[in-house]
Amino acid sequence: MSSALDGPGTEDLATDDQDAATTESEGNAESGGWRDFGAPELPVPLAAALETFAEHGYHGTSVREIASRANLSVPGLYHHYPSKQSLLQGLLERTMIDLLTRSEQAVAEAGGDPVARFDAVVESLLRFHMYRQAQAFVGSTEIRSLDAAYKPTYVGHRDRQQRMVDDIVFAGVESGDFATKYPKDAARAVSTMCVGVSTWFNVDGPVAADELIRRNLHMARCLVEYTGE
Amino acid sequence: MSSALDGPGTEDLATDDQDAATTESEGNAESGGWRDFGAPELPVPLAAALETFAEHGYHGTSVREIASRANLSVPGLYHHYPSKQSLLQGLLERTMIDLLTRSEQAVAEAGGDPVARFDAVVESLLRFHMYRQAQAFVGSTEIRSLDAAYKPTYVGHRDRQQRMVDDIVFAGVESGDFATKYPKDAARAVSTMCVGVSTWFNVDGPVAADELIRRNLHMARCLVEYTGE
DNA sequence: ACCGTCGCCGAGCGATCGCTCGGTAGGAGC
DNA sequence: GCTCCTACCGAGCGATCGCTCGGCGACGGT
Repeated sequence: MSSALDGPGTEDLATDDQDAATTESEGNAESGGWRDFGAPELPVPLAAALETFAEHGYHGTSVREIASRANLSVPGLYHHYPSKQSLLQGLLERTMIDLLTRSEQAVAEAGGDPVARFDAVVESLLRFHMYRQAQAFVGSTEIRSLDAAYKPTYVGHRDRQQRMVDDIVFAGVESGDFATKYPKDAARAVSTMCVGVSTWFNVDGPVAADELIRRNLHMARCLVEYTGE
Repeated sequence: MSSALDGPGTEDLATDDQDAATTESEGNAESGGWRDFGAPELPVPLAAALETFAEHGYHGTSVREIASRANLSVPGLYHHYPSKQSLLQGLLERTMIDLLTRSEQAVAEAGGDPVARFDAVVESLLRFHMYRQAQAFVGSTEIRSLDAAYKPTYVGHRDRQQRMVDDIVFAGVESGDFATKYPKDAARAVSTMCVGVSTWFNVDGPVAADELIRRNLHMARCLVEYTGE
């Protein structure tokens, strides 16, 4: 069960890295850029892997299917990525970096007010799980398919994200803005709610994205028992 | 990709059904029984399937591994269940029936008061996702691995469960006990929070199960903006 | 004594899996 | 003109997949 996945090239994620996006930069470094979501612009093989992983899961997907969706032969696919596992890792690493960058930028922009900082993380989490729905979904469901060697790194990223929320909620309690008696549990509930968005959100649904963000932001404030408004 | 799973025997879940539990009855029909969780007492093959599905996912699990964990040969396993898919369906069907039975019982016992009914569903959901953690986890993560023929049935069960929560939240808003302006979204958030418990709960964790139930129940009330207390 | 059913298994079938070998076409460098 | 490198592919390797065939011993009925 373990020897099948850890072939050669478990450490280097991809053979190429230079031809990532075509039109838009992935990193979105400008101020306020954490709200901007264009087309994902992943390298074609990763986009193909994302589609099938989201549909059938990692183990339910064959490299032949990924190759086919990427308009590539199987050896053609292996020319760019050394293994199926590396596709998953490349995908999740990009996802996590993007999420962390955006939410850290959002919080940094928010300044020092605990409530503003809280609103910022929550909004960034919500937006990400709506506009990068598939990535976020795979990122939260395929952790167990990760190679044992990489999993700790990825879980570390997730923990860092969660700690951001924890710290902000704690700060809000300290400042008296939040009245919850269980900051840690509330922070986890907020994260769970935001992550959950990726499982049910529908872009073509009856409620607009911005409206859903408003509502869920309000509910997040309820969870930490915001004392204002 | 589709022809691999739909072999013979996709409709009948199991060859045997009579030797389910050894000591305890699964259904727990007595009054207040919805709070009682003994050992799961699944038939050995289903228990084996549950373990491996929870660990590696449906497609990441081989029938050989299930058979081995059930102390059975592969043909021995197939004597009881006609296919790997039938193991998943048997597992999820039992899980869903158990969950629905318990939560309906909880609500029925709660009487007519919307708040009492709300507390009842939420507590039953929380307990189930803590004490039947693995079942609940597989039940929420392996829907996509379900045969297309059975999936609608299962999704129907899930919808019925969700509608229970929806209706109760609506009733609470109607009666003035809950102040939320978005009952549907709040109900979904409550469900998401409860289901999420199965992904992080640890029986041996620092906080006791009953205490976690108390806290999450409180947070659920916050989500619907309970006007009392 | 004989038969049938039940619970089970060793061996192995065809299909599919992740991955690789040995190429080829085309362009850049000199 | 020759060499190298990049970007690919047809064919196929060994392993593993879900599943089945044919058979075995124990036991209950008659």
